[in-house]
Amino acid sequence: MGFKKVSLKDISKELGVSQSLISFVMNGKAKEMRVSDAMVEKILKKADEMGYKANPMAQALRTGKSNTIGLIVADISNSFYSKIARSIEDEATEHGYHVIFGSSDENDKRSTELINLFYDKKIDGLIISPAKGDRDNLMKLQNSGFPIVLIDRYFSENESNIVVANNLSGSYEIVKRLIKNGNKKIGYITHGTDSSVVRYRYQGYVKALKEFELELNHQIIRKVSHINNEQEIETNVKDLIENHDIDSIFFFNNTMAIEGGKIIREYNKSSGRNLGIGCFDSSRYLELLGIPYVSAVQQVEKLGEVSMRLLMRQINSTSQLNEKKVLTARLIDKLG
Amino acid sequence: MGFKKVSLKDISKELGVSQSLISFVMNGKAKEMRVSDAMVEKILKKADEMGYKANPMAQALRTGKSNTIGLIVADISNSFYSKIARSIEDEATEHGYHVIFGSSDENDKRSTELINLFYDKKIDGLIISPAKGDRDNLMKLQNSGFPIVLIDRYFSENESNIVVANNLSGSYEIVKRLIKNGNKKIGYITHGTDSSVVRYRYQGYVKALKEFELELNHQIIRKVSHINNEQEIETNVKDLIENHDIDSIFFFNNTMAIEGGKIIREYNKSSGRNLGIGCFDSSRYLELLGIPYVSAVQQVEKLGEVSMRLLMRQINSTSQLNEKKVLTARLIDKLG
DNA sequence: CTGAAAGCGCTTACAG
DNA sequence: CTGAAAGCGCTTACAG
Repeated sequence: MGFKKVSLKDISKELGVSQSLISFVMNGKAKEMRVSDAMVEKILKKADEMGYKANPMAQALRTGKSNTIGLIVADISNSFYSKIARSIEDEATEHGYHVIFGSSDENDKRSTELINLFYDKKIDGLIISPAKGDRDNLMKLQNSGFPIVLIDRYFSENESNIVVANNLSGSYEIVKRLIKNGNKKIGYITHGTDSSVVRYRYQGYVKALKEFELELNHQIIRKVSHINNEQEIETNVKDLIENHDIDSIFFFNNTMAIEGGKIIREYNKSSGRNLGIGCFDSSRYLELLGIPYVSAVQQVEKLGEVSMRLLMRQINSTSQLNEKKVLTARLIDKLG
Repeated sequence: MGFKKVSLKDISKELGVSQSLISFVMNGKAKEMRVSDAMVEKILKKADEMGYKANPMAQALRTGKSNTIGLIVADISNSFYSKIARSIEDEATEHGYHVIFGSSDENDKRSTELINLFYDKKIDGLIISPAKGDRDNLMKLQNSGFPIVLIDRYFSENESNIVVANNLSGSYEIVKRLIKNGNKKIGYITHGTDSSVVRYRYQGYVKALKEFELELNHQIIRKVSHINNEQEIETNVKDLIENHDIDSIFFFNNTMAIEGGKIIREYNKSSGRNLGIGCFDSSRYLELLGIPYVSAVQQVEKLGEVSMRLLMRQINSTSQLNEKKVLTARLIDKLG
């Protein structure tokens, strides 16, 4: 650890050569600048001896590159996002980048604030799972040439650099399995807020019903809050079972499925029936419920990896890329 | 968003006053420097008009403060750590700080690397859940005056600035409940690696047994890896049940408890018995198992909050603090 | 009350 | 091949 803070100037004095020379050598530009091998040797040795470490703040100020990227998600403590964070971290490390993170809680104001804060802090790029109100801000930034990658969701087909799951076909596959398994009246419990994810998963549900000529019944489609929704889910699931005679439920995601699944487990026990469920994403705890289920598991690690790689390409590109990567969710069928 | 990058010099030119004056005003030192109210007014107005944002890289270079702290944990995708990360983030935001994070995977080499990387990047302080080999490195850094807070575990009573759970008394309470509930042969499944956490939880187990004059039987204490340990846990739990006639098991943590609990649930079903378990930490999924349990839940959010506050105090202090904060885990008794 | 100047530690044209 | 110098955008003694 260099507590002494050796600078280029220190080495320069020690060696009696100019700072520029040392800088070139330390940055691997010796060849390019045709520095003599002997000099390179001498400089590297001395630098190592003195424990020289370039000051990143000075480099950043001079070059305008901080080697730091920002990650903004709804909530880093949510395991979906923390897994993404981990894979982004791993990929960032590969490229010599660091990651600062922020949680927006899906709150427009906070999200905007974070974007601006991170931007002003001179991050080299941003990976973000945007809140609804971020659209204009993000597009303005992108148009100004700032590297951004949207993950998990986006606003319309107009945005650039998107990495998402196959929400439509994934949920289509889930519902199709439920149907093939003999279910004819499949409820849907989804989020009340609008987003590309919400929209596409709904479309997948509709598509499957249509294909098998089942009725699209809005009475058995329920919208709940995206946070602290345990009570809502319980109420809705009970209502669907007791008053609407559904034979299966498709849940928007795994946490909702686990919450609703608890109710269904109790119902199955007391009724002797064996209702199953479907949901997007899975969890090792879903199987703890012991009820039949089918889920489409996102490749979360890949989502992080792919988005970080795309961001790196955007950072190193002079032109605005326009990529959309759709990652296929893997189907797990435990309907039995 | 200021895409144009206005600098102090720009405002200075525009207004015909010196940069220093503007700097003072922007940093709220107007009063201290006795700048005239009219001037303050004029400068603030112009700065706002031009969309001035101080360049953090320049500030950092000049002042040596980056307003960024580092967070190093075993794995940010582990929900225990991601919850801590979130509460640290929230507290950091309060103080105008950003957080960069890194996952060490409990790997000494990686952890050292991360510490050095973050240190060299000029973070203002570090919150770390250390790996075994970090001891010397961390103490050296602390002695050199670098602000560090250890969370979750530490090495000996010699380290400074520690925030941990009451591991000993927490696990003592858990085992005591198990005993009071009528259990006399309580197995223990713990981690194979040594750390303060492992040590203290074991001591709590021993203390409770002693107090109630139960035998400390090393045959029913099992050590497993701290990662990918599903198979080991399964094997050990089965062995404890089948060959050692235990009537309860105390698990080192919640994830291990859930894994082992699955086996116990099956056993309970087939045997008609109703074995219960104990464990440190809980999870909303533990109850999904439907077996009796008692757990001591750490105040994870508080852990992050307290550690960040302590770090802030250390950053703003000229002398080395030496605080140890022990957070009490809350007991949840579902033994029935 | 206000201005001119140094300096944080780099990188990179510009000269030679 | 190598050196001297400018400049990134700040903050902060130092003068007046």
